[in-house]
Amino acid sequence: MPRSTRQRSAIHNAINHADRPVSPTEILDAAQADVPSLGIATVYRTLKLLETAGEITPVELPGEPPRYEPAGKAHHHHFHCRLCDRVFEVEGCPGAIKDILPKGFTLESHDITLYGLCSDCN
Amino acid sequence: MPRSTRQRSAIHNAINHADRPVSPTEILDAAQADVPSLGIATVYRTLKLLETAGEITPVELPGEPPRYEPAGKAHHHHFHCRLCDRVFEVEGCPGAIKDILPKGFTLESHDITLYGLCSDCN
DNA sequence: GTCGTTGCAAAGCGTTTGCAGCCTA
DNA sequence: TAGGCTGCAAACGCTTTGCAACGAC
Repeated sequence: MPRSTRQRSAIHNAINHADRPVSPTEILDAAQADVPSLGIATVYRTLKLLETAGEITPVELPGEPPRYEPAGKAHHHHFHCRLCDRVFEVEGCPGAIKDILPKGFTLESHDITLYGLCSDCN
Repeated sequence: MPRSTRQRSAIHNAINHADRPVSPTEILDAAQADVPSLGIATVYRTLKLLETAGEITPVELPGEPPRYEPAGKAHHHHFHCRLCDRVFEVEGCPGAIKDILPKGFTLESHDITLYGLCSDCN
């Protein structure tokens, strides 16, 4: 069973208090407000731990380094704003994904990324 | 104006003769059949050149290094096999993407990635 | 006191770049 | 012949790992 340390709660907090998926560097910056000596290696190790424990989910966007968000959200996708570069959650899903699946292939999951302008940038 | 060299045609061929998006390493392996002395640096330099010239398109999948395919194809998406790690083209598109767009947002494009088992691995 | 955890630095890994020699035009 | 092109090796940025000191329990 993992131990409770200042580093880990700081990292956990940084992810849960963000209103959008955050990168390891952003997590480091935010968590260093609580634990100034925190190193990036600890952030990566803790992220792997939290992911294995099912507490966070990696958000992988095409051509982007991974971001992280709290786990347990309903099925959703992401919108990447071309201007401000922020990533937003998008509820729902066009349910016709399997219609385009080639014959002989088995579909297990899917990712959809939307691109354009968010409401702020519009 | 770029010069015509054995290296460049070997790289160009490797991409055009593949029936799926290929990674820089796969391109290197294939092109070395024509030019054994070919180095990975030349592959990367040529890829950038071909992309700028509009002859190839990068295929960016979540959490994956970029792959490349010939440009000019019709709108399509990609299937990533969980076992063999290869990427396949998927024709068509579930046309209801904009139904899930949040209010105030403008949709410019989208990426869909399917995951599962390809016909070979199935 | 144990042993999991941390920070630092070094090592990986894929990609880029500097440089001297090569080759197309 | 000139200047773009290539291969090698070193440099890079991000992520992972080895190791000795630290600290939760």
